[in-house]
Amino acid sequence: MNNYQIDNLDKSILNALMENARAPYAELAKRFNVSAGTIHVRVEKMKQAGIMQGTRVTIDAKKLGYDVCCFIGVNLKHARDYPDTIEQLEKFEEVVEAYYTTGNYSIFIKVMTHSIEHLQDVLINKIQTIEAIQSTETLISLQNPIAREVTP
Amino acid sequence: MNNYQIDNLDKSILNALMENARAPYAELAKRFNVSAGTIHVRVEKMKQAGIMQGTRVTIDAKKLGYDVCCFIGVNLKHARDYPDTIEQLEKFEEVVEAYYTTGNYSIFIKVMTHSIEHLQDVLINKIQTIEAIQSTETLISLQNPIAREVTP
DNA sequence: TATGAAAGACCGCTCCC
DNA sequence: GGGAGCGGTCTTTCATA
Repeated sequence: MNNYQIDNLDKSILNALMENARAPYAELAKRFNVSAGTIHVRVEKMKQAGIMQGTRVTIDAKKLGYDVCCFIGVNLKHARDYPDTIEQLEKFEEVVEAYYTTGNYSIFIKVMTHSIEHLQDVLINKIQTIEAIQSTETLISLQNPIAREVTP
Repeated sequence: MNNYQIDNLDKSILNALMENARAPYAELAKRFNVSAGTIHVRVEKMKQAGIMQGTRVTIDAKKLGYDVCCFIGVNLKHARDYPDTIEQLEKFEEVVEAYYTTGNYSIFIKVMTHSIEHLQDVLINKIQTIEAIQSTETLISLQNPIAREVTP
């Protein structure tokens, strides 16, 4: 289950499905010169191994009115408050990612909001109400020129 | 094409497909008490409007040997070097995301590597060889407790 | 053990109501 | 927006190397 060593065919399939999860197996089969059955077997194996976790549609956040993307570095009063703080942050739907980091900040989060006013609201009325947080530092993202995944 | 106002049904469909892009339309239809044809029409509309951009399989980077995730704040010597720098960063497959930001850093990137040694290699032999970069600051991510998308 | 070919079930797409 | 038929895709099974 855990350590399935993937070969070149698996990598090719992964790459293709990372671009389009609904690509027909028959098409991949033709492209990689194997049969559709083989594609199916490989996909199932990678699912079993946990390499492929699932399929998601990617949405354009801007089209849904989320115009502002920013990162916020969070400093905690005490490191032990970390689990509680994550639990609280998770309740705010604007917080889409959180990382526990070494370096300048204790927690590093990615926040999506509809506007700068909305961001202010989230900062003041949501994030900074969390007791354990000592200070925050905001980095507003103006552009996102690179957005991809790791290459298998 | 641009400003398609989504309703509650659209939101429900989006939410479902964000969790599983291969969910059968018939199943969604049953769940939301509409017909499969309606699901199809809505999905097509949202595709046309650019709200749904595509489908991706989500992969477990750790299972592919990418154990180290980190963020690197990059400072440029001159702001005008931004486009060139992005172009160069894009060539390094370890750089999976890049943001042009206001605040402490000019560019903020997310980097995935196989190990700390690999990260060092990327930093020294790839990123810091870019002329326009004045300094970098690394935040290593130890955990990623929140990872989701915006709620429609 | 892994692959290839074919049959069956399922799903998505389209037309008409 | 709902329902039915067609075409395509996925899945399974069996034979093979």
